[in-house]
Amino acid sequence: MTESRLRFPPSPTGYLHIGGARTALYNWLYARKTGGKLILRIEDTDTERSTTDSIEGILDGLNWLGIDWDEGPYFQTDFSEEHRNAAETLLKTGNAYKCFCSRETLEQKREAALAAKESVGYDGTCRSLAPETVQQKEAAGIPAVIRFKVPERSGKIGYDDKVLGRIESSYSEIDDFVIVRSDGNPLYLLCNVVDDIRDRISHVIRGQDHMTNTIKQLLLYEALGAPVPVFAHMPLTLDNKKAKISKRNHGEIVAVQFYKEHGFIPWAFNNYLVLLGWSPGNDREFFSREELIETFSLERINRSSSIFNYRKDDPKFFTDPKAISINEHYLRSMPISELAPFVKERLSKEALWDESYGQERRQWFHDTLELIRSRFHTINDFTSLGRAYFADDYEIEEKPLKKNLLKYPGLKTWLPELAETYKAAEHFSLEETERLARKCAEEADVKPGVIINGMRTVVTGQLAGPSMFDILMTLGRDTVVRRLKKTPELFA
RNA sequence: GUCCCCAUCGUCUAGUCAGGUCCAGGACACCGGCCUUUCACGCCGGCAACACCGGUUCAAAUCCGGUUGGGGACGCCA
Repeated sequence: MTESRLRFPPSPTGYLHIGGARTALYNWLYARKTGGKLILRIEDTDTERSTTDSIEGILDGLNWLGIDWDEGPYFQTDFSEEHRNAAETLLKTGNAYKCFCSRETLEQKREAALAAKESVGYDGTCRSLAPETVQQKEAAGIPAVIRFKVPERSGKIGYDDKVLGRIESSYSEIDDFVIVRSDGNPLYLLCNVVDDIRDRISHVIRGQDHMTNTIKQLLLYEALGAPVPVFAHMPLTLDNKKAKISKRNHGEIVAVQFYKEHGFIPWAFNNYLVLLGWSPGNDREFFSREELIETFSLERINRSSSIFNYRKDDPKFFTDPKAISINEHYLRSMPISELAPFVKERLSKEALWDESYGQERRQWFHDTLELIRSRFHTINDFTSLGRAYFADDYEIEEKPLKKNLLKYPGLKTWLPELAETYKAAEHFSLEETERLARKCAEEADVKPGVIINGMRTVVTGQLAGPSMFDILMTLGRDTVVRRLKKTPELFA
């Protein structure tokens, strides 16, 4: 058996969005599972809309996700000659013809058909033009496109889809489609097939929105005398209003880049993405890279479309809650040594990284991450909610300030006093700091919670967090004393 | 309008091909409880679905037909 060859062919007309990422992921998984190759091919034949920024964005997105490829990136425009030759061949073999209908005429006919609620396909005006007529029109300089001549056959053409099963369509339903523009540039339907033939693609995994293209391309494979690859059409991802997700309508929320910037762990995002339209057949939801490659299969891809369940302007979830929960799962269960690099990157970006965290304070760094990670949602939370563990410029949040500090004016003096006590204490241990804090509460004649929560507010700026005395140990005596002494400033 | 695909909790889904073990299981979200000086984590519990109508069958979420609903395609975009 020959090796499987897959491809991911994005068009560089925008950033990589979750639909594209999921397609790339499925192709990648199948290639890796079967020991095959994944080819990255940039389909840039739409020169009007293609941009180099998009290419970079797509590559960057794939790299971030960890989706690697074995060949490419190839650029479709580098093979224009080949595409034109293929069109020429089709013309010669009688599988294609020149069409002189103007855009305006076509547009009018289409609109008229739509208005009359009739079928909107090409009417075949130029399908059987006499050779002389063609010559005359060419001589007159009338621009022409090249259309594929769909064979006049009865019956149906079809293929066995790995996801959907047998898919068929009547020949009579297929319009003569354009394969070369009037400016001589070949179009997607043709280029895509020519490239897939050249790249010896064995499996085409793409969205269900390509189903009608597949039928047309089947004809192209036949006319070009090439073997047809295996097709697998995956379900589309819709928004919660059941509209196809698109860059244009949904903006950055559907961009892979958005998740990178918002502190997702790349693998967690892949794990979320793969579950949108595929399941292993049991209750399992978390997979390591190797486990997913092992478990993944085309046959278990769902037939029905799934919904990317984000609510715009949801105060609680900035994207699909399921995606966040999967990220949280990885955040709190992955080995600290694997989490650390992600946090390091984020801290570095905010100029909070200290080289010692990777050297003599490495253990401290890891212990701290262990202490605080259970209540975080993303990597970004380490520099926002968790800022007080790495810097002094953390923000004192409004809510705890009012509720746990300003409400008890006595704290203005109690906390600095406790700071002195801590400074003078023989041991700055878990037990001792707690004992002294409780003693402080006793002397002030308040509940220990008042002292503890007040301290939490001053020392971390947060309403909630890990056990107070664990925090104290993590921060260290000097920092704690310094911060507690500044308590009066917060009453100003 | 034509063609194609799809249809289980709010969402992601298991179960459908080989009908009975499914008055439908898991996860997220939500609600309640336990734990806890706080908040999370964790644990326990709860809410919540087979779109509808017929047919086949001793038996249908599962097979068949229809209806409805949703989506996609119909471009000199990819």
